[in-house]
Amino acid sequence: MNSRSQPCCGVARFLTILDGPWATLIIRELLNGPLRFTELRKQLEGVSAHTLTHRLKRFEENGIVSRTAYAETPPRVVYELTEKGMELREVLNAMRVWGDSLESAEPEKTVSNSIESCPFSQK
Amino acid sequence: MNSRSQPCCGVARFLTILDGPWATLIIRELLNGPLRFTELRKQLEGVSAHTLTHRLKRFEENGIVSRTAYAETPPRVVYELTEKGMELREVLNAMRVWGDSLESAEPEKTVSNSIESCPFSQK
DNA sequence: ACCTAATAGTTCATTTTTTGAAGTAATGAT
DNA sequence: ATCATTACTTCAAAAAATGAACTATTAGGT
Repeated sequence: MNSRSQPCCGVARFLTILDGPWATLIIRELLNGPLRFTELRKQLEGVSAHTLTHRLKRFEENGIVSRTAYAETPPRVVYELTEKGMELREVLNAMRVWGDSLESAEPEKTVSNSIESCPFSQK
Repeated sequence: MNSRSQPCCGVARFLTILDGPWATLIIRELLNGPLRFTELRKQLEGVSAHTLTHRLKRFEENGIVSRTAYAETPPRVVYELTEKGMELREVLNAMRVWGDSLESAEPEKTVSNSIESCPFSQK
């Protein structure tokens, strides 16, 4: 997309870090608490290991996710949002509010308002 | 990514519509008012016509942008956010707040807090 | 001792996207 | 008649994502 240096616009900065498929959904999952690599894969049906690895690496480099590896066999690696990462909750909440508001317009079917409707706690 | 049907999670819905490079930045530009195709291209340095066309088509299909073509020569086509599209301002604001908050951590240089720092008005 | 299972990746070939450059139709101005 | 302008479309090349297979390590079962 743009160039190498950090963009000056906050929106663009956000987009630089949370770019690409699955990025934001990974954050959504981690907002519910730390997860292992495999747990993330299971919850995000369809992510390839490759993409997941890349996203997590970028998140780590940007200080929004921490990675803790336990020297066990089989290995155990736990990913967790940092404070900076936790602050993304507000952004995801805004997305959720907007996304949920679309339902009313679609006549097809009112989406179930089950507890599962959005898989991260609002506060 | 996932399947064809609308995702039940608001976050995922948002991401389905605002997916891919430039998508959110296009909205950012349109939050300042209607723009022609060429004006968008000029302001988003680096978008290809191809990508811009595709994004705008998707936005139109999802009712967040309206397209008005004037039968002139050379043609004039104006893109404008619908009410639904305007409501994205809150999401972009949340992104901007988060993105701007990153500066403090980076010791390199305090980013100029010029009027241009984020190219859409906050309210 | 041997075999199996499990985790967190990596590697690689295939498919999908994005890019960048070039082309197109229409017509008012020069 | 030629040129310029706009909003695209088309096409080849580059970049990214996917899906499947593979790897190192070692605890546990037989």
